[in-house]
Amino acid sequence: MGEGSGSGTIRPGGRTARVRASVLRAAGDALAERGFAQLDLADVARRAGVGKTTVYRRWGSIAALMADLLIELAQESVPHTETGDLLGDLRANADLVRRTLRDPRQGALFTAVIAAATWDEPTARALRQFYDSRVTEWAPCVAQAIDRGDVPAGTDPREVIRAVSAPLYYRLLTHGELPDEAAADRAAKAAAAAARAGVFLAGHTDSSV
Amino acid sequence: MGEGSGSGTIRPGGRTARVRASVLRAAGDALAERGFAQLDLADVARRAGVGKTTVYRRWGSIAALMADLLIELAQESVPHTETGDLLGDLRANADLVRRTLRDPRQGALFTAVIAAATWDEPTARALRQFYDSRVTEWAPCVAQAIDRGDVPAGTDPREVIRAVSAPLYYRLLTHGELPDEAAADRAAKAAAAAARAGVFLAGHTDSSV
DNA sequence: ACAGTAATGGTTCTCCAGTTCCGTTAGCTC
DNA sequence: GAGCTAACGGAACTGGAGAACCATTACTGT
Repeated sequence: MGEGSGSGTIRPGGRTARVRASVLRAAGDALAERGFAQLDLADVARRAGVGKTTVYRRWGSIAALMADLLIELAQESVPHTETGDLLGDLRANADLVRRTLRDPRQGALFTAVIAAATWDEPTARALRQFYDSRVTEWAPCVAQAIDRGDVPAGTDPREVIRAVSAPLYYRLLTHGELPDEAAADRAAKAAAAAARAGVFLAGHTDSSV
Repeated sequence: MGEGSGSGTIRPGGRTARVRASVLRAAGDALAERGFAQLDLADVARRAGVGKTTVYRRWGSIAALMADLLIELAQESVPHTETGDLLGDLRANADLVRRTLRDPRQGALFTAVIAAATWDEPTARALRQFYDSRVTEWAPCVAQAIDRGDVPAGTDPREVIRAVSAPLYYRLLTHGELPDEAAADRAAKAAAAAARAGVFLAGHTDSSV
């Protein structure tokens, strides 16, 4: 019988990692400089000093490249302090989102990934995974607010965190407006007010507010 | 000197209107059946029974075609009843958004237009215009709530309406989830709670909630 | 150190989205 | 209802994105 069953050793080290890193950096540069619409894999390969064959083989599409760029970004977890105050924590979260979306490179990346995710399923998965991990990082501060009795028991922490991001992304995507401090502040306050009013109680759809 | 300055008569009637209508219908069909990524102008032209030259000349790009499709949709204003109750009105609004996004044709159109708007400025303008008119249609119900003293004076009605849509679009775009009744209900309640708490007071950024 | 083989890279080729060209059709004006 | 020309349509053309091919490079395990 055949030994080793055909699957050779994987080689993520050395050159492969170097190629991946330089392609991702080049892709980020190209995205920031020329924008999503003008992205072309051959140009990325040229900037990265890498054969375009390699880029086509390993990523295959702009969408996949964007997704990989997002995964790379997701590695660097942004630690956050907890203030012991729901509104303070949500403000910190809103401010993180605001700064992320306003950052030229990251902002362009997020709009590009969201756009690509509307037609490319792997990219959509990467995007979901990114937000799920972000939400998981931030949910504890809502859980603590529940423990303090600041927010009704049974509130879904994840839903509260998502409520903070929603208006900021919505404005960016539908109106092209980068969120400013006031918008971030409103987003945090609105989420806090809704959470305190019991809007995010899990399970049942209550008629009362 | 040249007389008439070169601008001939415009001919929007008859054939031109017919061509536009059939191309838009075909584009909507193609979008619903094959999805945004597989859209191609030649196929749209074939479906419409129209020369592809015509489609390229009059629209020139998928993005422009999507924008035109949205403008067409914006014509049919959806009249809405006013219940005399803020939450009721916001629920009606949330439900309109929910039904729009769940409708196969309209939902696909909106995600396509939002994606295209991230790189195509004319499409972005069409999108902004669409939402501005929708928001303008719905803002009065918030104004009435202010008059009734249901919501603090100085609240920005448009901001409240936008707050209803935000979480529904956010979920769709970042998680690929079509909004259900529960989500629409939460969106309406969250916006109402935040509005009543004075989160959408125009002008100043207040530290208190 | 050395064999074995992932993985890369240059080149060439293919194919089709988008353009150009020009003849034809049919609104608009008088 | 006749002429003018805006707008359409078929066909041929083209440029460049992406695939195919195979030689070359350099990780990995022994």
